[in-house]
Amino acid sequence: MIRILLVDDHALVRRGVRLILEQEPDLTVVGEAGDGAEAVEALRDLEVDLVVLDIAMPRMTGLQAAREITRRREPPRLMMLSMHDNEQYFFESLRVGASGYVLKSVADEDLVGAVRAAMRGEAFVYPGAMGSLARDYLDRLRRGESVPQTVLTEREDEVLKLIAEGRSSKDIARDLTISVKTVERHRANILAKLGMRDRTQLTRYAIRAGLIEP
Amino acid sequence: MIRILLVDDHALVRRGVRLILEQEPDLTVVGEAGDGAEAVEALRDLEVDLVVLDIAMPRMTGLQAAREITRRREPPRLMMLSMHDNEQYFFESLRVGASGYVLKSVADEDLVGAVRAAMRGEAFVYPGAMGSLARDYLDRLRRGESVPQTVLTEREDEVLKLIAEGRSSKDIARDLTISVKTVERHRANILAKLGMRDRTQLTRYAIRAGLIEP
DNA sequence: CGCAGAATGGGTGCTACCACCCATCTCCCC
DNA sequence: GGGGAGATGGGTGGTAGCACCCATTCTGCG
Repeated sequence: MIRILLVDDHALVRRGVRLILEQEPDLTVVGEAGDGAEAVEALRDLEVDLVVLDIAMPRMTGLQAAREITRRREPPRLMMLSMHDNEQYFFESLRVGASGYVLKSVADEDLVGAVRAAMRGEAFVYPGAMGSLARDYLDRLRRGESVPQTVLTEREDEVLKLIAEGRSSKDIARDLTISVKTVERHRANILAKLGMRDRTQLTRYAIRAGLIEP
Repeated sequence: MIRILLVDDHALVRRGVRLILEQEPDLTVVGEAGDGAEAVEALRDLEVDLVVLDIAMPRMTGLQAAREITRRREPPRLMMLSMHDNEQYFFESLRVGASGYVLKSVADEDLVGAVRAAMRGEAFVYPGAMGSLARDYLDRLRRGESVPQTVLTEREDEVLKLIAEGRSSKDIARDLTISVKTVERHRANILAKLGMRDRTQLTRYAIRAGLIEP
């Protein structure tokens, strides 16, 4: 019997996924959570084999929750549920230790298949997604484009978050009690690392990365 | 027997909603569509009492499809399904003649209730949404803030989309074959209408509004 | 007809953003 | 002990973003 914790901010989606999963005799949903924080909370009281985690959620996002969860002693397996066929999310999911990455556009039998594959320990992407995602990945490798393992430093993440929230450099400098110049230095480094040109792109990136909410 | 057409781009969501609805003996889902165009297509061959329409979809959005559908001779009732507790969408939905507006964060019994209410002809919003949406609405009225029936014009939407994508004014001007000054004029108007200060906020807004992907 | 709103475009000026250059200090690791 | 990486800060300069001012044209509507 595979015990599952279901995490999605939309009750309707949660309910639907639950109905789909529970049509299988060997799958049981032992809990639900409406955001990342609730999920982490729920794991303290529940014995869970697999957490099905929506990526885009308010407060603590799925990716943040995933980082939290994998820090536990015997972490359950993680399966990320995503709206988007998006490389950024995909790689980020692998980075945080997810076993699977499934698009919400998959059919229900594929979801069940994905759950079983995740439990067998097969790291995988839903094939439909695999197409464009893996293609991209391989393309970049071939072009020597240095796949974005170039993660930002903690400080840079912090600054990025504030920039993406629309705060000005002066504002951020005051907040972090550093000089405007240093904020600009960080911003320049972030832009360079991510290969971007301005704040709006950083905003979108921060949203994708789960640093801020849209 | 209430015959329902289900329109959502995510098969998983579609499947879940279908399971929820079909637990009721008097509700039957007679068709599914993955986007607005498919929905319009499907309506040509099906007798349908109610269309449950997701708002954010690729190609033709739910709102566009709704406009299309209400142009028919005997249009079915419309119920909009939305991810976001967002005034913009809500008012727009009313404008296109939807009978209901339900957030995906509602519980399943509420969805069923919403379907029944829509069929009884009660124009309504799911109460939970009603709370913050109507509260906002009334608050603004009270403050004399001219409620955002001041939706953006088509041209402004177009410019907003490009700004939010990180394009520069010069770039946008070239694209639309208008002067940089006019782009800046539009930007200023958009910022004023939405009560925002800079491009990063516009980016987040555009993502919330479904104009662009993160 | 006249009026309102939308779209167009011009001018002026401040400031933030962003791209380059430079340096110092600390911490960690070989 | 030396070297690399990260955080800090400074200078200089171009340009885009944004806030004000202004006007013209066209369209739909009472």
